[in-house]
Amino acid sequence: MTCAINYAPRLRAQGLRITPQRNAILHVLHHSGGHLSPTQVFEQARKEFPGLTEPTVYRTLEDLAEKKFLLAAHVGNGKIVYELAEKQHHHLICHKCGKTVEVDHAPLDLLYHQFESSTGYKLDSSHVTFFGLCPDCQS
Amino acid sequence: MTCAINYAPRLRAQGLRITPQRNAILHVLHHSGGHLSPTQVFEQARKEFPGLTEPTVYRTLEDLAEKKFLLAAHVGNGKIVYELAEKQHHHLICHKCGKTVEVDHAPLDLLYHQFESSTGYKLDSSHVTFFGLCPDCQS
DNA sequence: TTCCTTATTGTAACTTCTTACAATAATAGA
DNA sequence: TCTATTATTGTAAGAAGTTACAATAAGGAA
Ligand SMILES: [Mn+2]
Ligand SMILES: [Mn+2]
Ligand SMILES: [Zn+2]
Ligand SMILES: [Zn+2]
Repeated sequence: MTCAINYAPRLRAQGLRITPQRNAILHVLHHSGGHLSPTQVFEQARKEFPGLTEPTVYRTLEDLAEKKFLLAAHVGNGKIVYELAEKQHHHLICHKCGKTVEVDHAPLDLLYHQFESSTGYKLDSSHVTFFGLCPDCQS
Repeated sequence: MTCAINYAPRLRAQGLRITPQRNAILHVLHHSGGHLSPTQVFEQARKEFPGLTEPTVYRTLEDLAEKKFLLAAHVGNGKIVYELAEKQHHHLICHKCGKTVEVDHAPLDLLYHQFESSTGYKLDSSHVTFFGLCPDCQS
C-alpha cells in the first residue's frame, strides 16, 4: 500500500503526526518522481484518499517543504511545483518552451558565502530558478 | 498628471500602445518606488482610472515585465511583486520576519557564464530570490 | 479628418488558493 | 486499553488569479 516508503520515523522526529492524508500526498510525490503542481498533487492524492480536501493539500505541501521533506520550486508567474527533496539542486528554465534542466548547487556555494558575509544573512539551502533560452530556442 | 514620466516613446518603440490603463499602472509603480503586489497595483491604479479591471492589471504587469519595463520578483509561496526595472539586482529575504535586502547582480555574473557553458542555455537577466535568516532573526 | 487594422480592454465565468474556526483523530501517558 | 492533549483536518466562505471571446479604441494611412 505504502510501497515501502518509510517517512514515518522522520515525520515523527520532526513532531509531525502520521495521517492518511500525508501518506497519500507523499506517496504521490514519491511515485511521480517529478515536479507536481498543488493541483496535480490534489487530484492524484484524492484517488488514494477520496476525502482529501484542497486546504489540506496546500497546508501539507507547505509544512513538508518547511521541514525539508519536499522542495518547492517556482517556475515563473507565481506558479510553484513540488518534488521530493533529495539532493540540493536548482532549475534552469527556458522561458520559451519551458524545458527545464537541473543544475548542481556546488557552484552557488561561494556566492552564498559572499552574500552571508556582505549582508549578515544566513542563507537557506532553498531552491533557486534561473530563466533563459534553451539551445533549441536560440535560433 | 503623468508627473513627467515619459514611457511613451519606449512603449511605442516596443510596439506597445499607450492607454490610460497602462499609464495608471506605470504611474502607481513609479510613485510607490517599492515592490507592489498585483492586488496593490490594482487598488491604487483604480483610483486613477476607476474603470480598471483585474484581468487588465495582470496582463499589463506581465506584458510590461516581459518588455523589461518592470521586474517581477517572487517572494515565497508563489507570491510575486513588481517594481520598476532600473538596475538589475536580486533579493535576499528573511523567511522569518520577511525583511528584504537587495544585492547586486555582479557577483552572479561568473555563475551565469558557467551555467551557460555547461548547459548551452543563454540566461536572462531575470530576478533571483534567495532566502535565509536576517541578522536580527538568528538568535 | 476619416477609415482601417489590430492591439488592448472588459465581461462573465471559472479555477486556484486562502482564511478562520469548529470537529476530528493521532499520539503520549495513565 | 482508556483518556487527555493538541496537531491536523474539513467546512464554508471568500480572495486572488485565469480564460475565452466579443467590444473598444490607439495609431497608421488615406
Ligand atoms: Mn528539480
Ligand atoms: Mn527590488
Ligand atoms: Zn526552449
Ligand atoms: Zn528576520
